[in-house]
Amino acid sequence: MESKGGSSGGSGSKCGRWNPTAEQVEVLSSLFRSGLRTPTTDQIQRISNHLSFYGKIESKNVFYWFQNHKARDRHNKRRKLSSASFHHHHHLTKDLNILRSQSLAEMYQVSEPAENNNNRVIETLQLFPLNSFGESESEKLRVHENDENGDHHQCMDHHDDDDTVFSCTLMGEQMEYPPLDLRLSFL
Amino acid sequence: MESKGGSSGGSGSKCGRWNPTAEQVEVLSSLFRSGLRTPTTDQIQRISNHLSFYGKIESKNVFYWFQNHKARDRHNKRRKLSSASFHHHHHLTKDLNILRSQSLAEMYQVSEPAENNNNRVIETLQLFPLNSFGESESEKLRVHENDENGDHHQCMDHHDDDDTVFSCTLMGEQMEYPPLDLRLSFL
DNA sequence: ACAATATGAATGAACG
DNA sequence: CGTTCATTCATATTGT
Repeated sequence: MESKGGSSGGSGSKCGRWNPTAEQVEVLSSLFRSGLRTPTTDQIQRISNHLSFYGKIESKNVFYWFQNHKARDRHNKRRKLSSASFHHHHHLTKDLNILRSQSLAEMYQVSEPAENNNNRVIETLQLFPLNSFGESESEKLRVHENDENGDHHQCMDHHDDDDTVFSCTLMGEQMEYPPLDLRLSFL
Repeated sequence: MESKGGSSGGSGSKCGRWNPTAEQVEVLSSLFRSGLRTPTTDQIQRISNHLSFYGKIESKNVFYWFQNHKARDRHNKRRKLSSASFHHHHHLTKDLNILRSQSLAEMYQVSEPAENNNNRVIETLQLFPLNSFGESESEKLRVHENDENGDHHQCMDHHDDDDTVFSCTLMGEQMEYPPLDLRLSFL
Protein backbone atom coordinates (compact mmCIF):
# COMPACT_ATOMS: atom_id res chain seq x y z
CA MET A 1 0.00 0.00 0.00
CA GLU A 2 2.27 2.67 1.16
CA SER A 3 5.90 2.89 1.63
CA LYS A 4 7.03 3.33 5.11
CA GLY A 5 8.31 6.77 5.01
CA GLY A 6 7.00 8.46 8.06
CA SER A 7 4.96 5.67 9.41
CA SER A 8 3.31 2.58 8.33
CA GLY A 9 2.33 -0.71 9.69
CA GLY A 10 -0.94 -2.29 9.06
CA SER A 11 -2.76 0.81 8.14
CA GLY A 12 -2.31 4.42 7.71
CA SER A 13 -1.64 6.18 10.92
CA LYS A 14 -1.38 9.68 12.01
CA CYS A 15 1.91 10.84 13.23
CA GLY A 16 2.53 11.66 16.81
CA ARG A 17 3.26 8.17 17.86
CA TRP A 18 5.75 5.77 16.51
CA ASN A 19 4.28 3.21 14.24
CA PRO A 20 6.79 0.50 13.64
CA THR A 21 7.33 -0.95 10.24
CA ALA A 22 6.88 -4.60 9.57
CA GLU A 23 10.59 -4.90 9.10
CA GLN A 24 11.27 -3.14 12.34
CA VAL A 25 8.93 -5.38 14.19
CA GLU A 26 10.53 -8.35 12.58
CA VAL A 27 13.95 -7.40 13.76
CA LEU A 28 12.77 -6.51 17.20
CA SER A 29 10.89 -9.75 17.50
CA SER A 30 13.90 -11.66 16.35
CA LEU A 31 16.00 -10.07 18.98
CA PHE A 32 13.41 -10.80 21.56
CA ARG A 33 13.07 -14.38 20.52
CA SER A 34 16.78 -14.68 20.63
CA GLY A 35 16.59 -13.90 24.27
CA LEU A 36 17.15 -10.21 24.47
CA ARG A 37 14.83 -8.71 26.98
CA THR A 38 16.28 -5.61 28.50
CA PRO A 39 18.85 -4.10 26.22
CA THR A 40 21.24 -1.62 27.64
CA THR A 41 21.36 1.93 26.52
CA ASP A 42 24.17 1.13 24.24
CA GLN A 43 22.35 -1.70 22.63
CA ILE A 44 19.23 0.34 22.33
CA GLN A 45 21.21 2.94 20.54
CA ARG A 46 22.56 0.43 18.08
CA ILE A 47 19.24 -1.21 17.52
CA SER A 48 17.60 2.10 16.97
CA ASN A 49 20.28 3.20 14.63
CA HIS A 50 20.00 0.03 12.69
CA LEU A 51 16.26 0.14 12.52
CA SER A 52 16.25 3.70 11.37
CA PHE A 53 17.09 2.27 8.02
CA TYR A 54 13.56 0.97 7.75
CA GLY A 55 11.87 4.08 8.93
CA LYS A 56 11.74 6.77 11.49
CA ILE A 57 12.53 5.54 14.92
CA GLU A 58 13.95 6.77 18.16
CA SER A 59 15.80 5.12 20.94
CA LYS A 60 12.95 5.41 23.33
CA ASN A 61 10.78 3.51 20.91
CA VAL A 62 13.10 0.57 21.12
CA PHE A 63 13.20 0.89 24.84
CA TYR A 64 9.45 0.95 25.15
CA TRP A 65 9.06 -1.84 22.69
CA PHE A 66 11.13 -4.20 24.76
CA GLN A 67 9.50 -3.11 27.94
CA ASN A 68 6.06 -3.71 26.59
CA HIS A 69 6.87 -6.89 24.82
CA LYS A 70 8.41 -8.43 27.85
CA ALA A 71 5.67 -7.36 30.16
CA ARG A 72 2.95 -8.58 27.85
CA ASP A 73 4.65 -11.79 27.08
CA ARG A 74 4.78 -12.50 30.72
CA HIS A 75 1.28 -11.35 31.35
CA ASN A 76 -0.11 -13.42 28.57
CA LYS A 77 1.28 -16.53 30.09
CA ARG A 78 -0.54 -15.63 33.19
CA ARG A 79 -3.78 -15.25 31.38
CA LYS A 80 -3.51 -18.56 29.68
CA LEU A 81 -6.04 -20.07 32.02
CA SER A 82 -9.72 -20.30 32.23
CA SER A 83 -10.64 -21.73 28.92
CA ALA A 84 -13.54 -23.62 30.29
CA SER A 85 -16.41 -22.87 28.03
CA PHE A 86 -18.55 -25.73 29.09
CA HIS A 87 -21.89 -24.60 30.25
CA HIS A 88 -23.22 -26.36 33.24
CA HIS A 89 -26.88 -26.37 33.51
CA HIS A 90 -26.96 -26.14 37.21
CA HIS A 91 -29.86 -24.54 38.74
CA LEU A 92 -29.28 -21.12 39.95
CA THR A 93 -30.17 -21.98 43.48
CA LYS A 94 -27.66 -24.71 43.58
CA ASP A 95 -25.13 -22.46 42.03
CA LEU A 96 -25.71 -19.87 44.63
CA ASN A 97 -25.38 -22.37 47.36
CA ILE A 98 -22.11 -23.46 46.05
CA LEU A 99 -21.18 -19.90 45.74
CA ARG A 100 -21.53 -19.34 49.41
CA SER A 101 -19.69 -22.37 50.51
CA GLN A 102 -16.00 -22.50 50.56
CA SER A 103 -15.60 -25.32 48.17
CA LEU A 104 -16.35 -22.91 45.47
CA ALA A 105 -13.20 -21.09 46.20
CA GLU A 106 -11.23 -24.09 45.20
CA MET A 107 -13.24 -24.36 42.09
CA TYR A 108 -12.91 -20.80 41.05
CA GLN A 109 -9.56 -20.08 42.43
CA VAL A 110 -7.55 -21.08 39.50
CA SER A 111 -4.26 -22.56 40.25
CA GLU A 112 -1.30 -21.33 38.43
CA PRO A 113 0.18 -23.84 36.08
CA ALA A 114 3.57 -23.62 37.72
CA GLU A 115 5.39 -24.51 34.63
CA ASN A 116 8.79 -25.92 35.18
CA ASN A 117 10.57 -23.54 33.06
CA ASN A 118 14.15 -23.91 32.16
CA ASN A 119 16.60 -21.16 31.77
CA ARG A 120 17.39 -21.70 28.24
CA VAL A 121 17.00 -18.09 27.53
CA ILE A 122 19.88 -17.31 29.76
CA GLU A 123 22.06 -19.60 27.79
CA THR A 124 21.08 -17.86 24.67
CA LEU A 125 21.76 -14.58 26.24
CA GLN A 126 25.23 -15.52 27.17
CA LEU A 127 25.94 -16.44 23.66
CA PHE A 128 25.54 -12.92 22.61
CA PRO A 129 28.51 -10.64 22.74
CA LEU A 130 26.45 -8.31 24.77
CA ASN A 131 28.68 -8.11 27.75
CA SER A 132 26.04 -6.73 29.94
CA PHE A 133 24.34 -9.78 31.27
CA GLY A 134 26.69 -10.14 34.14
CA GLU A 135 23.75 -10.14 36.45
CA SER A 136 21.76 -12.64 34.55
CA GLU A 137 20.74 -14.36 37.70
CA SER A 138 19.99 -11.22 39.55
CA GLU A 139 16.48 -11.30 38.26
CA LYS A 140 15.76 -14.43 40.15
CA LEU A 141 16.45 -12.57 43.28
CA ARG A 142 13.39 -10.60 42.83
CA VAL A 143 11.60 -11.06 46.05
CA HIS A 144 7.91 -10.94 46.28
CA GLU A 145 7.08 -7.79 48.03
CA ASN A 146 3.63 -7.90 49.39
CA ASP A 147 2.32 -4.60 48.48
CA GLU A 148 -1.22 -4.71 49.60
CA ASN A 149 -2.29 -4.05 46.16
CA GLY A 150 -5.74 -3.18 47.15
CA ASP A 151 -7.97 -1.94 44.51
CA HIS A 152 -7.33 1.63 43.94
CA HIS A 153 -10.51 2.46 42.29
CA GLN A 154 -12.58 5.22 43.57
CA CYS A 155 -16.24 5.21 43.53
CA MET A 156 -17.69 8.16 41.89
CA ASP A 157 -20.77 10.02 42.66
CA HIS A 158 -21.82 9.79 39.12
CA HIS A 159 -25.04 11.41 38.25
CA ASP A 160 -26.05 8.42 36.24
CA ASP A 161 -26.57 10.54 33.24
CA ASP A 162 -27.60 8.25 30.52
CA ASP A 163 -27.23 4.98 32.21
CA THR A 164 -29.80 2.92 33.86
CA VAL A 165 -31.14 4.23 37.09
CA PHE A 166 -29.31 1.88 39.35
CA SER A 167 -28.53 3.17 42.72
CA CYS A 168 -25.27 1.59 43.60
CA THR A 169 -25.75 1.83 47.29
CA LEU A 170 -24.99 -1.69 48.21
CA MET A 171 -22.72 -0.87 51.08
CA GLY A 172 -24.57 -0.74 54.32
CA GLU A 173 -27.73 0.41 52.75
CA GLN A 174 -30.90 -1.43 52.31
CA MET A 175 -30.15 -2.64 48.90
CA GLU A 176 -32.70 -4.77 47.31
CA TYR A 177 -30.97 -5.53 44.18
CA PRO A 178 -32.32 -7.82 41.61
CA PRO A 179 -30.47 -11.07 41.32
CA LEU A 180 -27.70 -8.95 40.04
CA ASP A 181 -26.09 -8.23 43.32
CA LEU A 182 -25.88 -11.89 43.98
CA ARG A 183 -23.81 -12.29 40.95
CA LEU A 184 -21.24 -10.10 42.50
CA SER A 185 -20.63 -12.56 45.21
CA PHE A 186 -18.21 -14.54 43.20
CA LEU A 187 -15.74 -11.80 43.69
CA MET B 1 -23.12 -23.83 17.33
CA GLU B 2 -19.59 -23.55 16.25
CA SER B 3 -16.82 -24.95 18.25
CA LYS B 4 -15.31 -21.55 18.42
CA GLY B 5 -17.06 -18.53 19.59
CA GLY B 6 -20.23 -20.42 19.96
CA SER B 7 -21.53 -17.91 22.37
CA SER B 8 -25.09 -18.72 22.65
CA GLY B 9 -27.42 -16.24 24.02
CA GLY B 10 -29.96 -13.80 22.95
CA SER B 11 -27.70 -12.20 20.46
CA GLY B 12 -26.43 -13.98 17.51
CA SER B 13 -22.71 -14.03 17.30
CA LYS B 14 -20.16 -14.90 14.76
CA CYS B 15 -16.75 -16.16 15.40
CA GLY B 16 -13.59 -14.19 15.24
CA ARG B 17 -13.81 -12.24 18.39
CA TRP B 18 -15.50 -12.56 21.67
CA ASN B 19 -19.09 -11.61 21.60
CA PRO B 20 -20.41 -11.26 25.09
CA THR B 21 -23.81 -12.57 25.90
CA ALA B 22 -26.45 -10.42 27.44
CA GLU B 23 -25.89 -11.97 30.81
CA GLN B 24 -22.19 -11.42 30.64
CA VAL B 25 -22.64 -7.80 29.76
CA GLU B 26 -25.14 -7.50 32.52
CA VAL B 27 -22.76 -8.75 35.12
CA LEU B 28 -19.88 -6.74 33.80
CA SER B 29 -21.97 -3.62 33.74
CA SER B 30 -23.12 -4.26 37.25
CA LEU B 31 -19.60 -4.52 38.42
CA PHE B 32 -18.69 -1.39 36.61
CA ARG B 33 -21.61 0.52 37.99
CA SER B 34 -20.68 -0.69 41.41
CA GLY B 35 -17.45 1.13 41.06
CA LEU B 36 -15.11 -1.50 39.79
CA ARG B 37 -12.91 -0.03 37.15
CA THR B 38 -9.57 -1.74 37.12
CA PRO B 39 -9.89 -5.25 38.46
CA THR B 40 -6.77 -6.99 39.51
CA THR B 41 -5.56 -10.11 37.86
CA ASP B 42 -7.18 -12.26 40.47
CA GLN B 43 -10.46 -10.52 40.09
CA ILE B 44 -10.26 -10.82 36.37
CA GLN B 45 -9.73 -14.50 36.72
CA ARG B 46 -12.68 -14.95 38.98
CA ILE B 47 -14.91 -12.81 36.88
CA SER B 48 -13.91 -14.69 33.82
CA ASN B 49 -14.47 -18.02 35.44
CA HIS B 50 -17.80 -16.96 36.68
CA LEU B 51 -18.88 -15.57 33.38
CA SER B 52 -17.81 -18.69 31.59
CA PHE B 53 -21.00 -20.10 32.94
CA TYR B 54 -22.86 -17.99 30.45
CA GLY B 55 -20.68 -18.67 27.52
CA LYS B 56 -17.23 -18.82 26.17
CA ILE B 57 -15.00 -16.18 27.60
CA GLU B 58 -11.39 -15.61 28.41
CA SER B 59 -9.62 -13.54 30.95
CA LYS B 60 -8.35 -11.12 28.42
CA ASN B 61 -11.91 -10.43 27.36
CA VAL B 62 -12.72 -9.26 30.83
CA PHE B 63 -9.55 -7.29 30.95
CA TYR B 64 -10.26 -5.56 27.67
CA TRP B 65 -13.85 -5.01 28.56
CA PHE B 66 -12.97 -3.04 31.62
CA GLN B 67 -10.23 -1.20 29.89
CA ASN B 68 -12.46 -0.13 27.08
CA HIS B 69 -15.42 0.63 29.23
CA LYS B 70 -13.45 2.78 31.56
CA ALA B 71 -11.66 4.59 28.81
CA ARG B 72 -14.82 5.27 26.90
CA ASP B 73 -16.72 6.29 29.93
CA ARG B 74 -14.04 8.72 30.72
CA HIS B 75 -13.94 9.95 27.21
CA ASN B 76 -17.64 10.54 27.14
CA LYS B 77 -17.56 12.30 30.44
CA ARG B 78 -14.86 14.51 29.21
CA ARG B 79 -16.76 15.47 26.13
CA LYS B 80 -19.88 16.04 28.10
CA LEU B 81 -18.07 18.25 30.48
CA SER B 82 -16.37 20.30 27.88
CA SER B 83 -19.59 20.95 26.07
CA ALA B 84 -21.70 21.39 29.13
CA SER B 85 -22.71 24.55 30.90
CA PHE B 86 -22.99 26.66 27.85
CA HIS B 87 -26.57 27.47 28.56
CA HIS B 88 -26.24 29.50 31.66
CA HIS B 89 -23.30 31.69 31.35
CA HIS B 90 -24.28 34.17 33.94
CA HIS B 91 -21.22 33.64 35.96
CA LEU B 92 -19.02 31.98 33.57
CA THR B 93 -15.92 32.70 35.51
CA LYS B 94 -17.42 31.25 38.60
CA ASP B 95 -18.43 28.11 36.81
CA LEU B 96 -15.02 27.70 35.45
CA ASN B 97 -13.52 28.09 38.84
CA ILE B 98 -15.78 25.52 40.26
CA LEU B 99 -15.00 23.21 37.48
CA ARG B 100 -11.36 23.52 38.11
CA SER B 101 -11.52 23.22 41.81
CA GLN B 102 -13.39 20.18 42.87
CA SER B 103 -16.18 19.05 40.68
CA LEU B 104 -13.92 18.16 37.89
CA ALA B 105 -11.60 16.23 40.07
CA GLU B 106 -14.38 14.22 41.52
CA MET B 107 -15.90 13.51 38.23
CA TYR B 108 -12.64 12.39 36.85
CA GLN B 109 -11.91 10.44 39.96
CA VAL B 110 -8.46 11.75 39.83
CA SER B 111 -8.59 12.96 43.34
CA GLU B 112 -6.31 11.26 45.73
CA PRO B 113 -7.69 7.97 46.90
CA ALA B 114 -8.33 8.44 50.53
CA GLU B 115 -7.24 5.41 52.39
CA ASN B 116 -10.42 5.25 54.33
CA ASN B 117 -12.60 5.95 51.45
CA ASN B 118 -13.12 2.42 50.41
CA ASN B 119 -15.14 1.51 47.51
CA ARG B 120 -18.44 -0.19 47.55
CA VAL B 121 -17.14 -3.05 45.65
CA ILE B 122 -14.50 -3.59 48.19
CA GLU B 123 -17.08 -3.84 50.84
CA THR B 124 -18.89 -6.36 48.83
CA LEU B 125 -15.75 -8.21 48.22
CA GLN B 126 -14.90 -8.47 51.82
CA LEU B 127 -18.35 -9.46 52.75
CA PHE B 128 -18.00 -12.78 51.15
CA PRO B 129 -15.32 -15.00 52.59
CA LEU B 130 -15.14 -17.02 49.48
CA ASN B 131 -11.51 -16.62 48.85
CA SER B 132 -10.17 -15.68 52.17
CA PHE B 133 -7.03 -17.57 51.38
CA GLY B 134 -6.55 -15.87 48.12
CA GLU B 135 -3.73 -13.65 49.13
CA SER B 136 -2.03 -15.97 51.52
CA GLU B 137 -1.12 -18.51 48.97
CA SER B 138 0.12 -16.33 46.25
CA GLU B 139 2.13 -18.26 43.87
CA LYS B 140 5.72 -17.71 44.66
CA LEU B 141 6.77 -19.11 41.42
CA ARG B 142 8.04 -16.30 39.46
CA VAL B 143 9.37 -18.13 36.51
CA HIS B 144 10.86 -16.19 33.79
CA GLU B 145 10.38 -16.12 30.15
CA ASN B 146 10.32 -19.58 28.84
CA ASP B 147 10.93 -20.49 25.33
CA GLU B 148 7.76 -20.48 23.40
CA ASN B 149 8.50 -22.92 20.70
CA GLY B 150 11.98 -24.17 20.79
CA ASP B 151 12.48 -24.22 17.12
CA HIS B 152 14.64 -21.25 16.53
CA HIS B 153 17.96 -19.71 17.29
CA GLN B 154 20.07 -22.59 16.31
CA CYS B 155 23.61 -21.56 16.69
CA MET B 156 25.73 -18.55 16.62
CA ASP B 157 29.20 -17.53 16.22
CA HIS B 158 30.76 -14.32 17.18
CA HIS B 159 33.93 -12.44 17.50
CA ASP B 160 34.31 -10.19 20.43
CA ASP B 161 34.02 -7.08 18.47
CA ASP B 162 31.46 -4.69 17.35
CA ASP B 163 31.42 -6.28 14.00
CA THR B 164 30.18 -9.47 15.36
CA VAL B 165 29.03 -12.06 12.96
CA PHE B 166 26.16 -14.29 13.72
CA SER B 167 25.18 -17.54 12.21
CA CYS B 168 21.76 -17.58 13.66
CA THR B 169 19.66 -19.77 11.51
CA LEU B 170 16.20 -19.03 12.43
CA MET B 171 13.14 -20.73 11.25
CA GLY B 172 12.63 -20.16 7.64
CA GLU B 173 10.09 -17.51 7.81
CA GLN B 174 9.31 -15.81 4.64
CA MET B 175 10.96 -12.49 4.86
CA GLU B 176 11.87 -10.22 2.11
CA TYR B 177 14.37 -8.47 4.22
CA PRO B 178 17.92 -9.48 4.63
CA PRO B 179 18.35 -12.69 6.51
CA LEU B 180 18.25 -12.51 10.19
CA ASP B 181 21.80 -13.41 10.80
CA LEU B 182 22.80 -10.42 8.81
CA ARG B 183 20.47 -8.11 10.54
CA LEU B 184 21.66 -9.12 13.93
CA SER B 185 25.20 -8.19 13.20
CA PHE B 186 24.79 -4.62 14.18
CA LEU B 187 24.72 -5.53 17.80
C1' DA C 1 -25.54 -2.92 0.12
C1' DC C 2 -23.38 0.72 2.28
C1' DA C 3 -22.53 4.18 5.88
C1' DA C 4 -22.39 4.98 10.54
C1' DT C 5 -21.81 3.43 14.92
C1' DA C 6 -20.52 0.33 18.78
C1' DT C 7 -17.15 -2.24 20.66
C1' DG C 8 -13.44 -5.94 21.01
C1' DA C 9 -8.52 -6.02 20.45
C1' DA C 10 -3.90 -4.21 20.08
C1' DT C 11 -0.12 -1.44 21.33
C1' DG C 12 2.80 2.76 22.04
C1' DA C 13 3.68 5.63 25.97
C1' DA C 14 4.01 6.48 30.56
C1' DC C 15 3.24 6.14 35.56
C1' DG C 16 4.33 4.52 40.65
C1' DC D 1 8.88 -4.00 36.45
C1' DG D 2 4.08 -4.36 36.78
C1' DT D 3 0.22 -1.65 35.85
C1' DT D 4 -2.44 1.90 33.68
C1' DC D 5 -3.71 5.43 30.13
C1' DA D 6 -4.54 7.03 25.46
C1' DT D 7 -5.03 6.21 20.75
C1' DT D 8 -5.81 3.41 17.00
C1' DC D 9 -7.13 -0.74 14.29
C1' DA D 10 -10.50 -4.30 13.19
C1' DT D 11 -14.83 -6.14 13.08
C1' DA D 12 -19.66 -6.85 14.46
C1' DT D 13 -23.97 -4.50 14.62
C1' DT D 14 -27.44 -1.40 13.26
C1' DG D 15 -29.83 2.06 10.59
C1' DT D 16 -31.24 3.88 6.13
